[in-house]
Amino acid sequence: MSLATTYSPADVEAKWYQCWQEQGFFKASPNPKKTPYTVVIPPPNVTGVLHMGHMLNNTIQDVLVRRARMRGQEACWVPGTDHASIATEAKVVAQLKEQGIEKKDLTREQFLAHAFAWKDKYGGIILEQLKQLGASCDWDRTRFTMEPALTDAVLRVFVDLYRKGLIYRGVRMVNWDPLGGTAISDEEVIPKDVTAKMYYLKYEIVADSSQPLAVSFEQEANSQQPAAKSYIVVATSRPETIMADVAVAVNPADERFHDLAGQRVRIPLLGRDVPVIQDEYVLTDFGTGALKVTPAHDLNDYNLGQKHNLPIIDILNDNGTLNERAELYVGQDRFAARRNIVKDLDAAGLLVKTEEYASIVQTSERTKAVIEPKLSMQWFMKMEHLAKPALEVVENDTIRLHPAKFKNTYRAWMENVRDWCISRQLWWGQQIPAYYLPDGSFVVALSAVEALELAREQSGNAALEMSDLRQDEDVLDTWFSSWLWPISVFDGFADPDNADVNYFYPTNDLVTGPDILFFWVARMIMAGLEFRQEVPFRNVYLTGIVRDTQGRKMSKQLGNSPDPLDLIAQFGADAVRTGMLFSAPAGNDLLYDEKLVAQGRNFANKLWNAFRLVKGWEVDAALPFAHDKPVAWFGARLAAVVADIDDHFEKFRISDALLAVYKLVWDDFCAQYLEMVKPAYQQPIDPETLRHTTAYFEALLKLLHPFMPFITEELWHELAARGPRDYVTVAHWPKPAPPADSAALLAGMDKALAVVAGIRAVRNQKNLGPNKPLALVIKTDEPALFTAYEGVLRKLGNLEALDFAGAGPAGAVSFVQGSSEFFVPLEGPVDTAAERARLEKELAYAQGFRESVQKKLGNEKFAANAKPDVLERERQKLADAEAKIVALEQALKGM
RNA sequence: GGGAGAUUAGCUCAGCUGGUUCAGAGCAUCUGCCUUACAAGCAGAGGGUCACUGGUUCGAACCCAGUAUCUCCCA
Repeated sequence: MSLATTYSPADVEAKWYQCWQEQGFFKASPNPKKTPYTVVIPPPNVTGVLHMGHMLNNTIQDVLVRRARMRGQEACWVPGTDHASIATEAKVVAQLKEQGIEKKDLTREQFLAHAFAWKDKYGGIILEQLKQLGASCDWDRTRFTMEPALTDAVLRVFVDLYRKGLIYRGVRMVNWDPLGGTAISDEEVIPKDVTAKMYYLKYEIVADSSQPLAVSFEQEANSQQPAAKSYIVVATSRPETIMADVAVAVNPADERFHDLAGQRVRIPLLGRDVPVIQDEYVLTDFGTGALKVTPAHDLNDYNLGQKHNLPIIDILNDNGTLNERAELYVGQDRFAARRNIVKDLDAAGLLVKTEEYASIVQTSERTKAVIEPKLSMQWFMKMEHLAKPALEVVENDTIRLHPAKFKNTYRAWMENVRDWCISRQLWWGQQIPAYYLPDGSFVVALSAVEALELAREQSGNAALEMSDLRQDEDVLDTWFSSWLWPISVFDGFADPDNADVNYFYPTNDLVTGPDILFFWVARMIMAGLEFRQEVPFRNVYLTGIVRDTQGRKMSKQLGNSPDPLDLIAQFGADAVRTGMLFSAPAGNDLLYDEKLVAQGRNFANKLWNAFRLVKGWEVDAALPFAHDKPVAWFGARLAAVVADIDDHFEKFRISDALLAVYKLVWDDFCAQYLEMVKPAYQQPIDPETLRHTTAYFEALLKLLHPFMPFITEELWHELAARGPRDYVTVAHWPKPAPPADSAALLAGMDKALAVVAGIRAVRNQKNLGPNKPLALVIKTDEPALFTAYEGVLRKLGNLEALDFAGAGPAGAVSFVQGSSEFFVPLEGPVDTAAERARLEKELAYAQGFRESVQKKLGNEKFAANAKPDVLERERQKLADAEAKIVALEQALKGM
């Protein structure tokens, strides 16, 4: 035989992927004779490259899609990318900078030209990488969130929601990303634990001639000092914002500050003074109990300021530097300004002390910059109206989350949902279709032409010209595109009644990470209900995060993430796919270990070698069917395991489904079945056995195909001559009917295999190699149990003789299975004492077991309360134990 | 600070409504084998007071309460 002993994936993968595409197997179109099965890909960033998270996520999708296809559904997996406005814009800006071009020197059109050029160059990479993984997407349907049709959908939705009163413009405290130069939504903010410094600053009390002060404001640090104080100590973590202070607040219940009400204090280093206000919001046990109020730069302070009618002083520029309103440190970055002001405060004797404390800073998910709370005019979307039905469909299981624990997380967010800030101060994205009139009012319209019409109407000024209108500078959040994805990829906005969207929507399953449950999943549900009155999908499979063996996230900085394409090159895509899935229950983080991929490769190799064995058999047409029992048994096993696998899939237990096929192939098929039927060296096989074996092999290839598409396709074609469209990719998922006597077959073979294991244990104990034929003598009341499997026993046990007798022969090692005794006669002396000790130990164990069962059965309350089937099982246990005890006792007696 | 979830073999996890073999799998470990499909393999073996403390029950890994530790979400 010329086939290599190891499987070589590199030789076959590209070939089959090309064949599948040429055959058009991945293409889907509405087909009334089939049920649709639709998955939309979570669109990766257009400029992204494949990482381990994508590998896991897309492997799972492909497994689901391939199985659905084999089950006769019209399987449609829609690929695509999103424009990732902030990340992509940042990349393009950085790239331009390298070329010496500053964004601010470009017009919007020029910048977009650069950005699209970048997208055209790098945009397709990740999708090409998915092909190497084997992803069976319908590539003709590839979409991009910023392509014209999807942009049109976004604008339509914006206009529609605006007209419904769900989108509004307003000044709010937003999360400002100074590096990205844009507002970001709450969900894009990542809190990080840090050790921060708390600075204790002296605010001088402005002398009020009528009321001399007599209270100690700083008891601890200066307790030995005279009571009269001229300053108050305020603790802050952001000393650079004191220039934006508009008040100092204390709790009215705090007796330390009673006399301060109505006083004014002077901001350190600045000449300006501010009032002391009282509010229950202030914590008495945090810092000094006195809080500086900076409405422009802190959300809580903003609310406090609104309540007390305080002014707002914004001292920061959009890029995080201080502006002229700060008066000091103008032009310096906020962190530089902090360092400098601390120095200056200290020099001026205004810094009492600094303390370290555990704090949290908010950072940008995209740029990692520390977020600056900032007041600005933004566009918002009202969420309450949309959230209610979206929560309902998850609560009532119209949409199921897998694992279900995420229902709690989902509920918590939906019940406390806040309005969505949808505007971004960027260029890469859909420009907001709002047009400002010269008088500052605005109109919202799909096109400039329509906007002009509206503007003339609204203003009553028919002379308005296009040039009088100015479109809003901002673009929409990328998620404002992505939330429409399941509808927009089927052009469901421009043409809501088209055949594709009617057939493929709602989609079936969505596979994504829990980190975007709110960003994306929740909003897609809202969009589906709002725009099609139908949920976008039925199941949401939430994957875990891929981590290294130490539980750390994969990251570029740590360098602990393997390059997926290197892995595929080294082990093969099938191995990588199975490696990812071996240890990936839904919702659990996956501790990635290359050993898992190696296990996948080993499995592929095992399959390959099983194939080599079967392929090498010569047939002798004259031979009678010699292996009815193994053939019938494996048929029963196959039916049982396929039922298990289907059940696992129903419950989205993908790892369990894989493990079930893995064991069926490796243990049942290779280790047992093939060993039972394989002819002796250079002997031919009978045609009937070969026919069954080949059919089983095909069934296994089908079951494996969703997990290992490449090797199964290769072997499918190697195993038999195939017609032009006969591929395992489009073969029918097995639905084997269990044989009528399935239970008896499975139980009978279990017994026989237990005897084989007994014989092998004897071989191991006595150091007898597998090549040495042995004899077996059985003492049993039910010889038929074993004669039916005599062939199996002889083959797997390598027996030269198998006899029944009433007593064991002398000089034999024995073991007990059920109520039967087995003797293996050995040459040479047998260590009787050791044999006796072993049997006695087994006997003591069986007796103890019998006793516990007897006790249970003897308990009146048990007999009264236990269900009949439980009672029956216990009686059976007792009977089995007693039979075993009798057999063991006789074995001992016979020694 | 509030909420959710977890804690089972060295590692990663199953264990469905409490009751079949006194807790299972994969990997890892140990022992013996290069037995003509496969050493990326074969045969066999060892390994767990199911986090802890109480409670309910004839019976608890499973139900209840508390404790500890960890993870996630929200502030």
